[in-house]
Amino acid sequence: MEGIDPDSALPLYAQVEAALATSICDGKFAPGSPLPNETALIQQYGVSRTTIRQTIQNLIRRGLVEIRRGKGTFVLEPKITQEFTELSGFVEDMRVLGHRPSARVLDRSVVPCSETVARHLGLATGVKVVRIHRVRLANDVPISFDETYLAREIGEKVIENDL
Amino acid sequence: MEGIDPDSALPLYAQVEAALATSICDGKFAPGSPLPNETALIQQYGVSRTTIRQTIQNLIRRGLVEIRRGKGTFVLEPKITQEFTELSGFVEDMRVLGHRPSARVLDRSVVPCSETVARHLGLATGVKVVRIHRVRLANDVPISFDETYLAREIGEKVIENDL
DNA sequence: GAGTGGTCTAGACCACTCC
DNA sequence: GAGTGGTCTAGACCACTCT
Repeated sequence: MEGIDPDSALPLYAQVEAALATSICDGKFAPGSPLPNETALIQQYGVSRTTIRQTIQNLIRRGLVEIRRGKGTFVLEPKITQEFTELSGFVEDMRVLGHRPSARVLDRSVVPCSETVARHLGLATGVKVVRIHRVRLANDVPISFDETYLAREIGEKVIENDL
Repeated sequence: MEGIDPDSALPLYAQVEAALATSICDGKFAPGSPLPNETALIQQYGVSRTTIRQTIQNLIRRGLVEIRRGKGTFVLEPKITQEFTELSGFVEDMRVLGHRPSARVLDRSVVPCSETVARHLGLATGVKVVRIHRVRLANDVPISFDETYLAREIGEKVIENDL
């Protein structure tokens, strides 16, 4: 049934999800147009309604489709940001892989920014910025070390909100 | 059954969700402690497993609990503490503030790691790691510059999964 | 009314974690 | 092994939207 393998290590809903996501990204289902309805997907992929519904929920979470009550499930406009937010979503990435994500802040301080940082933040070199050092963990195992520079007014707002 | 009304306009999962959320906020289930398991909740509220599982999924989406595989479902620290430690998600932060988050990857390369990075990732100095440079934006305005170091095998997995 | 998704049940078998 | 959640099925009835 349409490239679905019941013996795959991947759950059925993930296989259908990948198939539909691919079709959407390929443009087989254009933005604004409806996905096939649940009954059609059930038959097309040979899985149960529960499985199809889990697939759809995941596509919604990924921002690829939305449901309109009583009307159907529709493909959303691609967000230019999406491909990158996926990468930046450490939390989501880890959860997808079945890990428990967390993070530890090692340091927060105000420092003059380097030329590189200045260029990318649209500041002058040497302007004070907030620097945060952080370790991200999955199941308490350190995965990444992270240095973040924030423009100062925003960084301070973040720190405030934190308290 | 514990204040659940099958004839309510509210779906059962929403009623159970409200009950559990209340217990969590009241401190009846303290942060770090486990929720009753699915079987117990099924009996306590007199609903099916599907319903309980939908309830839990919603609590997860609300950031109140997390599931640890094979162990159980645990109450998380209240959100404010969480912002910077648990859920350091830029994406979530910005959405809370009503901004449209995105990110731009400037560079991805494999480099020998510094002593600092090595220490935090539990590696030897000089081991090859994946370095990612990224600018994060809110409403297309650059907010932060970001340098991330990933242990190599994981970094490459991330790059693959990126599709 | 016909078509859509929303909610719900009662089962089943599997994978992971801890002992 | 026992206990946890993860996946999946095959049904059922309901609420919404459009015509």
